[in-house]
Amino acid sequence: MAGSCFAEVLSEHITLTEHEREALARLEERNRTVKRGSVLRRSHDTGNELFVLRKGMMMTYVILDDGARQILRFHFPGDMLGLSAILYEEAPETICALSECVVCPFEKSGLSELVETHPRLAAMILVYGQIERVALTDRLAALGRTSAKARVGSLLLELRNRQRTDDSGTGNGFMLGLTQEEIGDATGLTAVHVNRMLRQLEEEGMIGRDGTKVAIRDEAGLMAATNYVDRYQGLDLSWLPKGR
Amino acid sequence: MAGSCFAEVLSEHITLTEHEREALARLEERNRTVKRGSVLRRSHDTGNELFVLRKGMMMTYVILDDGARQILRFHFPGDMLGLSAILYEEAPETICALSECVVCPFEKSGLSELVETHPRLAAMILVYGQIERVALTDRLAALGRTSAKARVGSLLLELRNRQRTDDSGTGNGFMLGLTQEEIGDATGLTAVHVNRMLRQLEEEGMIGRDGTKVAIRDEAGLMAATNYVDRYQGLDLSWLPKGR
DNA sequence: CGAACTATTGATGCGTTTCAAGACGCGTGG
DNA sequence: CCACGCGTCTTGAAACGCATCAATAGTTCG
Repeated sequence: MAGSCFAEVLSEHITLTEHEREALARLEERNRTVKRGSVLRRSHDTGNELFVLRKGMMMTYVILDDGARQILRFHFPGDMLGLSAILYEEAPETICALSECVVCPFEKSGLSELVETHPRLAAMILVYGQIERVALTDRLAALGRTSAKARVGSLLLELRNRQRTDDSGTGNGFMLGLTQEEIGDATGLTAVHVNRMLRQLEEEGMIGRDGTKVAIRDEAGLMAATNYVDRYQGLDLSWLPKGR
Repeated sequence: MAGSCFAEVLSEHITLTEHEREALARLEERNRTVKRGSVLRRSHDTGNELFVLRKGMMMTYVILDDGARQILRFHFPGDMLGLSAILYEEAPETICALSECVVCPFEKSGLSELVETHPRLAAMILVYGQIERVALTDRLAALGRTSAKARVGSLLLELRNRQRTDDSGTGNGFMLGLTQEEIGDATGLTAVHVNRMLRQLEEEGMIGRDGTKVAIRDEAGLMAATNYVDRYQGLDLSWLPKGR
């Protein structure tokens, strides 16, 4: 319960100082549990809080005028949520829990203090913002220029990688925890067509399915067919300032 | 020639201190001119430099395996370019000039120093990254869930706003400086269909066209039809740390 | 055990792509 | 100065991918 989730994620890339660990732990002092389906922040709310996701899976989406939903991003433990909302008077996106989740809320002022006293942590938040930005451009390219099958396939790869469920080899698969409608709202398709694409991927031997579990059967083939790149890999952070 | 372009953009939101202005000016000491069509950084290059765009219009795009191009973002004077490339060993995107441009290249270490000595500027870079991120999610929602006509319309609104050409009232229009193929590669459409959508928008009285010039004739109507929001407006930056 | 959500499958329709051909503009070299 | 070539714009006809509509079966949860 003591350690910071965000710190754990950062530790995969840099060695944190004791001071930095303490500062991050302060952001996660408070805990809040949210149930599947409940909304952490609704679009057009005035969002004053930030969150670190400690446990579970969440998503952010927007609802357009005609009622259509576009899921923008999925979130996993260690992610910082709601950064975009503190820029604006009104939050641009809705944040919603896809499973039983635990989040740690903190104030805008907490971020401000962190930036002032720990430049390297400020740089790391900047870096994670850029990683998300690049991941978004990947999905933009997928929606703009790839087929329905490729979009569904790349989403499966992304979810598997971000969940850190190691199903390589054994092929026993992972729980994706999404309905086909949610996959559709993330990939710009209808639930019906998502269903057909999943069946096709299965018939081609790319994936296996068993109830709500999915297994990547031909990872190399799927990656080639979908242009998927794991943007959390291959980072070069040698230019960061020194830690305090 | 003295002032920093980036500083000018930031000044619209916060009052910079003398120290901050100097630090920003140092980033823009060197100038480089690039011709229309030439590439500033190619995807998979090792990108060590960052840039501030001083003059002209640029774009970033990716080319997929099948040769299709997706334009991710358009850039205007005062934008910081190439942030995403310094995270990775290989640049994820190609940056290319759409007109005669002037850019100011600087090293990764320059960013690092800036973050260390000027926390508020670090926060502002973070903020601008988030603005871009939100603008990308708007385009993601457009590609995933809106019609071809709406995508083209919202792109026209975005280009008009970011160019800061004030064609309101007079209706004499602005140069958009893009071919229909480029509009298509940004909106996930073919050049042929972009042409048809432009004609339809014209027939409906939403826009006017004269050669390569475009005028927004019914701004309210277009905005309603396209879900467009200017993400550079309505910022609340009261939580920022104090300047040094 | 029933209600509500989720998955599955088929038939039909629409929006966008693809293919094709011609017109217009623009810079270049003869 | 004109002729040529190339890129861009424009328009039509046909094909295709995905959406829509509809109906049934399966699953989850109170």
